[in-house]
This record gives sequence, C-alpha cells and structure tokens, in this order.
Amino acid sequence: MARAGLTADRVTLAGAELADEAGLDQVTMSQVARRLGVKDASLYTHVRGLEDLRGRIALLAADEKTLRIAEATAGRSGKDALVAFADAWREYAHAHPGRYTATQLPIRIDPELAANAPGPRRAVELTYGMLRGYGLAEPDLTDAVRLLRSTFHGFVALEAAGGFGHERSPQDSWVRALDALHTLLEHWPPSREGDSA
Amino acid sequence: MARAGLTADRVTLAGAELADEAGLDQVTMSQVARRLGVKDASLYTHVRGLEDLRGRIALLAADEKTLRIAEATAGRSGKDALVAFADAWREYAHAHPGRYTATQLPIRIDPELAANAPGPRRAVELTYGMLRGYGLAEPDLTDAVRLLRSTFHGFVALEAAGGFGHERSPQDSWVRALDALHTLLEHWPPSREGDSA
DNA sequence: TTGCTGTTCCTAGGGGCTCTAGGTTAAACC
DNA sequence: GGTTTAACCTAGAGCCCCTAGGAACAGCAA
Repeated sequence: MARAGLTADRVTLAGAELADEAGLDQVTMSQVARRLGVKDASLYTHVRGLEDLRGRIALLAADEKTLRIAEATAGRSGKDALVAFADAWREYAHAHPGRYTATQLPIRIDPELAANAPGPRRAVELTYGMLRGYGLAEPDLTDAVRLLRSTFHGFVALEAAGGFGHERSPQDSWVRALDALHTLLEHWPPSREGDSA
Repeated sequence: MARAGLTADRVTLAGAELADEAGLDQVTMSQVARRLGVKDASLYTHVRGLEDLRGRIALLAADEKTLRIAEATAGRSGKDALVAFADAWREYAHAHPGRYTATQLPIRIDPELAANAPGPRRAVELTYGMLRGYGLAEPDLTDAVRLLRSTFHGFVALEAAGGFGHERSPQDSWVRALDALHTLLEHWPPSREGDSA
C-alpha cells in the first residue's frame, strides 16, 4: 500500500481547510483522516492528538493573519494604515472562519511549538508600528493597542455569531467604527489621577 | 425509584454550572446527567439534545447578563451609565466564563424558545438608553452601539483567551478604554460623503 | 540482489459520547 | 383503587479519541 506522505503540516492544513468548510467543531481526528484518505490512528504519528491539532491550526491562522496584515499595511501610515490593518484582519476572518475561530481558543498550545512561530511577536510589532504616527507613549500605547484589538476581534466575532440585526449593513458600521477609532487615537484622552475603579 | 424532578430549566442550570466550573466543552449530556444523578437518556425528555441544551445555556446567560446590566445602570446616565454598563458586562463574563462563552455560539437557537426570551430586546433597549445622553441620531446610534458591544465583547474574549501579555494589568487598560470610549461618544465624528471602502 | 533499519500506516480494541426505541414505574386525577 | 400520563430506565447502534502492537514500505549496506 502506497504511503500517503503525511507530515504534521499537511495534517494541520487539512484540518484548517475542514474548519473553514464545515466549522471548527467538525475538525475531528476521524474527519481529517478521512479527508486525507488515511485511518485516524495514522495521524497520531504526526500530531499528538485533537487538542494539539487545534493548537496547530490556531498557530497557522495567527501566522497567516499576521502576514496578510503585514502586506496590507506595508508602506502606509496614519489612517491609511489603520484601515488597511483593520480590513485585513476582518477579511481574513471572513475568508477563513474556521481558522479564525481556532485563534479564539484559550491558549493551550504546545509552548515549544509556539516558540518557533513568528506570528505573535510580528503581530505586536505591526500593531505598535501602525500606531506610531499617533504619537502615543506608554502606557497609553499598550492601552490603545488592546482597545483596537478588542474592537476588531469583537466586531468580527459578533458579526460571525449573527449578533448584528439586519437594519444596517455591518460593512457601513465597520467603516464608521474605523472613522471613530481614528479620531479617538488623534484625541486620546489624557490620563487622570485616581482612576482605578 | 424516586423521581429526580427534572425540568428543562433545571437541566439547563446544571449545564450552566458545569460550563462555569469545567468549561463549555465539558458540557455533555452524560456529564450533566451524572451531575443530576440520572441516566443520560433521561435528559432527552426535557431537552432536545446537546445543541438544544447549549442554546438554552446561551439564552440563560444572555438573560442573566442583561439583568445585571439593567440593575447596574438603573438611575445612571452619561459616563456613569457607560462605565456601569461595561463593568457589569465584564464582571458577568468573569463570574460565569462558561455561560459567557455559550453566548458566543453562532445562533442556532430554537426560534420558538428565543421568541419567549426577554433578553435580546431588553438588551437593545438598555444599550440605546445608555447612549441617549450623548445625543446621537441614527444611523450613528446603531454604529455606536455596535462599536461598544464589539469592544466590550472583544476585550473580555481576548482577556479570557490569554491574549493580553503581563506587562500591564488588564484592569488598567479597561479603565482607560472606557475613558476613551466616553470621549469618543462625546466627539463622535460626523459622517462624510463617499465613505464606503 | 538481499538483508537491515527506521518510519509510516495498518488492524484491533477499550472507553466515552449522542441519541433512539421501547419497557417500567411513579405520580396525578377520577 | 384504577387508569392515565408522564418520567425515568435498559439496551443498543453508531461515532469519536486514543493506545498497543503488527505489517509494509523506503533507504541504505553489503
């Protein structure tokens, strides 16, 4: 019987494709094995188990998303960069819903695996770089980064969960949200003393 | 053998408790049945299946969250209301992580069940009510609501997923984010023509 | 060509899960 | 007390994850 020529990466990719097509919860060892024309037990040579596979998909997605954002924001600054960043984020989530939901999993990723992934550090660099033009200093910079990531992720997540009614197109709200965030960054409120509610 | 006295609500509550203690993915028919001292097949009298149970947990969580927010914002306005609203949201997510993640599920809830739930409509009313003081008109109002919900949900979700490093406390970033959102609402940017990128 | 080695992929099987079908038995009403 | 209506049960099919151990292929050496 001919070998299937599997590797951890090929298994991960098959899982990622399945996640996008059928939803992350349909990503099972059996389904992935079936898609690869192989028995499920064979996957355990390449991947530690289901949890490990999901973690690898999450890592793959994070890397891909970061790459898209890097390409989109290259050479841009100010609001251009902000919009390019945000649109790339949202478009990745739309194009790869299963992969994207994998990134939402509580981090239970093999640390050794994560250490080799370029994604996280690169993502942080990109975000801080995008905000450079707004002239924020720490800790406002960190707070702004967190606010932006929260908004991008939250918007995409609510959109995917069907959280927006049909009255107004999400796209229009998205554009306005980016407008709003831009003006917010330009007029970031000064920190006041005694704030720790 | 004495009856256990189950109802759909009691089954849902047991599932919700289990979700908070062990994570939503540990909410299985078998586990919930075990917790109730009953065989798993017995649950199907009260609940259509696992998907239905998860939907019910999501609905319960939405109602509870809305109630907390209503209590927190009662009698407040302006930034007070905004902060109370947001804090109640985040505190609910912290207190009931399993229930909260259930609300993130793509809506696959029994429509008949959802129709009887007071949550969604009430939540919308509350949010619009909170924004009344800022003097926004449609469609800006809808856009602002969506932005706020996105940010609240996104922040909580990233926080739960371990998405924030350890450099700065999430609490501090949260307080500053609310400051920022408040000033943003006070200076909501006017809509410009030709915006539809 | 033959034999050796390491890895890939297999079969077999245990245990947990969801859900259905159909039987009992407890509670509720006449 | 008898009848009816449900709640709860046992039994079982089918799918899932994962482990243990066997078979077969690829590469290399002699």
